[in-house]
Amino acid sequence: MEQLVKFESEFSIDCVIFGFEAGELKILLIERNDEPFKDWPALPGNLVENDEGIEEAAERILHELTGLDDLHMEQFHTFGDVHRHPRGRIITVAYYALIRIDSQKELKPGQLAKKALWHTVNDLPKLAFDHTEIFKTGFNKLRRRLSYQPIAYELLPEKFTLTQLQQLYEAILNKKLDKRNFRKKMLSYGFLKELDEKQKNVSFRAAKLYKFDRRKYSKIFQNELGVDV
Amino acid sequence: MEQLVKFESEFSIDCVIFGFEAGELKILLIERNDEPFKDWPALPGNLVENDEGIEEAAERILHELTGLDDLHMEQFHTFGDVHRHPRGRIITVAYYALIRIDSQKELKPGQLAKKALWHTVNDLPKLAFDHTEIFKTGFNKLRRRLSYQPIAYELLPEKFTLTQLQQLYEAILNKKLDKRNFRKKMLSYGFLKELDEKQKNVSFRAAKLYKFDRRKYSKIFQNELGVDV
DNA sequence: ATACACTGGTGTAATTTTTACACAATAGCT
DNA sequence: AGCTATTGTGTAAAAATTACACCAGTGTAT
Repeated sequence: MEQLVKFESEFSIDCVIFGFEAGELKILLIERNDEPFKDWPALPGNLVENDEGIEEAAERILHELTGLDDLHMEQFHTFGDVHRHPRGRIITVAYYALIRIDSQKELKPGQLAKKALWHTVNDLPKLAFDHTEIFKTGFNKLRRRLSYQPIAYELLPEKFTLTQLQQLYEAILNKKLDKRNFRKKMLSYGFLKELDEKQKNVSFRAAKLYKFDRRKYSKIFQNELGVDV
Repeated sequence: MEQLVKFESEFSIDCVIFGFEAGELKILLIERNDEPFKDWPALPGNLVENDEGIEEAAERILHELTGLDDLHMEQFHTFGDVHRHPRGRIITVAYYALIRIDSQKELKPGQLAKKALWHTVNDLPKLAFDHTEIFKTGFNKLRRRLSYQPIAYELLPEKFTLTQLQQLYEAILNKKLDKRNFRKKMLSYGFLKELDEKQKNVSFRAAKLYKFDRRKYSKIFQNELGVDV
């Protein structure tokens, strides 16, 4: 029976949950309750049930952790080194998820196994297991995908300013971009819809709000490189 | 014990093994010996042992299948739908491998579970399980990576002509490229070394041979986008 | 009300990259 | 010697990318 339990827990999902707030890119970390790595910060994750597909499992686990559904989740790598976990080989499929921190549906940390905190990606502590490596791999994938997938709009509120969009790009790519060139380029794609609305409650000139037009986006990019990516 | 065996076989590795021959991109398929999908063509693959990391397992399995070592292998996706395998949920980590078909060390089909055949990627039969989907996903990843990783040189013989290189790009990208522009671009990177040697045994003007200079390549691209990709 | 602080919004010129395109040179074969 | 097949080469136009600076609005403090 002990043997059986061991095999049941061979698989897990770990999530790098990205959020964007106050001009900074952040990820969600939990603090571990149990050994090994008790009290260490770690990526949220959980075991996969035996009768569950991994996509389902990823959605379930993320829901349990954040109370949110319908997030953009994407698998980016599977880690299965014999030594990555002290208890023996545990294979983990890593996903990243993108969430709007200022979402109406607030994140409910009470639903998390242990307290959860947002950490700026530029200043992460050492993480349990090989989670630092998992994070780095995920962050690099995110970076790459930024240029060919509409990732940014999952991290921003529905209505956003071009400055916010630019800050997000800068945070992900970790470099400064030129304001005029950035705007010219983004608008030239033709999938940003300018709204008749401006920022509220700011103590300076309010910026125009835009939203991402998914419909136009797919029309423009449907024949880019086959159907699936 | 029956239970135990069931858990032991939950994981597998499937490989999309690309090769390039006679101007065509091909993959290696086996024909299945057993039910389910007896006699169907399938991607070569095998179960992962319990005390084995997945990278190790991938190398071992590929070695058993082809007799080759030190191939460029890369994980590209993990498939774990409950219904992908009639026997229940079997998670498979998919890798692609790139091999030189005209390698000195010949492929030994005798070492394969069942006869193995090269198939042009443009004309594949229906494959067992979800292997068609796995292949497509892998092919798309290969395509993407072609533009930022020196993949092509793993598929060509050590010494190759620019025409061969172009044909390979055309096969992977599935489109015609302009000869002059292609050459200009490739040479501009500065990591192709022109040899003092020409093609032999051709009934037309022999082309210069080049080789890929891995040393220069890493020098040029080391600081492209962080260290790991 | 005026000045200040702060962010929003805009255009142009130079440079680089990408694209389109055609023909002479070479080697084997007859 | 002439035929055939493939190699190898340059230039001009178009498109994309880069670099760069100042006025316009809006709220706040005086």
